[in-house]
Amino acid sequence: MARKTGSHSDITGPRIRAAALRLFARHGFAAVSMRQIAAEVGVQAGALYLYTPDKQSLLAELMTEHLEQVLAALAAEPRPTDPVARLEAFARFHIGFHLERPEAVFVAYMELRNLDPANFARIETLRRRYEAELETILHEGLAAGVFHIPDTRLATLALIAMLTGVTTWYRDGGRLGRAEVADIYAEMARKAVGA
Amino acid sequence: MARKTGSHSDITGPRIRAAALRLFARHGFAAVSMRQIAAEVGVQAGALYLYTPDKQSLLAELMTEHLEQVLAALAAEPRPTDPVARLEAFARFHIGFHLERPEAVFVAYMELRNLDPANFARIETLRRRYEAELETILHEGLAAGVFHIPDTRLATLALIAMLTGVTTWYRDGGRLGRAEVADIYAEMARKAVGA
DNA sequence: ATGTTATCTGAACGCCCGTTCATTTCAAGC
DNA sequence: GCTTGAAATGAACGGGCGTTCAGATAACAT
Repeated sequence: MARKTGSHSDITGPRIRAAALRLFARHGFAAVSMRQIAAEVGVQAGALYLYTPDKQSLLAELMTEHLEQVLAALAAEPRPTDPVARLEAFARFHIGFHLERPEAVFVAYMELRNLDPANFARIETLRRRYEAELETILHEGLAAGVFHIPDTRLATLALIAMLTGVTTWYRDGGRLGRAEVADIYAEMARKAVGA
Repeated sequence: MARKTGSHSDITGPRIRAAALRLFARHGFAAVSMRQIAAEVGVQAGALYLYTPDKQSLLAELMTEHLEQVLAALAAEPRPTDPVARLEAFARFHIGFHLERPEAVFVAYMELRNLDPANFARIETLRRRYEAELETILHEGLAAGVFHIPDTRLATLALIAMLTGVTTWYRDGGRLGRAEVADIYAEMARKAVGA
């Protein structure tokens, strides 16, 4: 059978991406087969190729989608003028956004090695653009004399690693809620750069 | 042919582990086949099973070996009594040790999901033991009134994530040497906890 | 020189892989 | 009611997978 009821392409496409994201996050890209993804969607493996040219493009698309969403969401955030407030806002935003999408974060950070050079370069560009947002904040705070760090690039990478780390252990219903965790991390981030 | 010259089991075993570690780090556990590992060592796939009961045990052994080495190396480090000095020493040790073994770090942090529950629990215990070393330092610094953090557990996880992040970008021959990087990170770690 | 044993080969096992494609099904447009 | 074309099937392709094991080989003990 095919085409049971209604137009399916609008529905099946997102369902495939959702299933792939979940499975890639849980088992890793290489460990997940196209047949498993198809089964999760309730479709045969061949049907996936109506929505993606191949398995690796599916991964690249998930990563691109995630990073573009991060960038768009960050751009939509209010931008305090004070560097200290900006840094704290960034920390809160980063944690909040990443805790909403732990699977996408996991995949985007762990499966880079499964991308071919062209896709890798595209993804890496997006990631650098995001990092640049934080680095700009650090630069401005340094110029304003409120931050005290010997190297903005290093501080950028250190802070992002610290903030992203939350996704590896945070579980809803745990000892601390999201807001509390974000508060604590924002404070540590601020102190780490000497403000 | 078999047994070309000398006793080989002392040599082949380590060579298998080394090849497996390199390949797992580069391509991921699931993406590497036993035949690829064997080819790297210059042996047929069947020969691997003289040294490991199966593929997953090989992974578990690599992880266990790494974590036990970290713990042993940390235990052999001098232990300043001042909490601030202890924290800085820990940060320097962590970065120094991890930069020496980027492949093992990568595998130990990324391939946890490929372990069966029993192996996962063993590895997790070792990791917790390492984290506890840092948490103890934070606790003592808090008791001594030199650190100012609302939650030692969170600070532990935040600091370890920050410090471990170095392995994802550091390259020898780059703008900064290992010692300089370790210095900067140690300072950020110290400031992050308010000392 | 012979026997023993650790070490490794090479073939085989059943199974799953990513991908392609002719064919079938069915909602929608006329 | 008929045609059209999007959507999905299901079988097939060549190939690689983890693992097993009988047999071959070479270093060592006697």
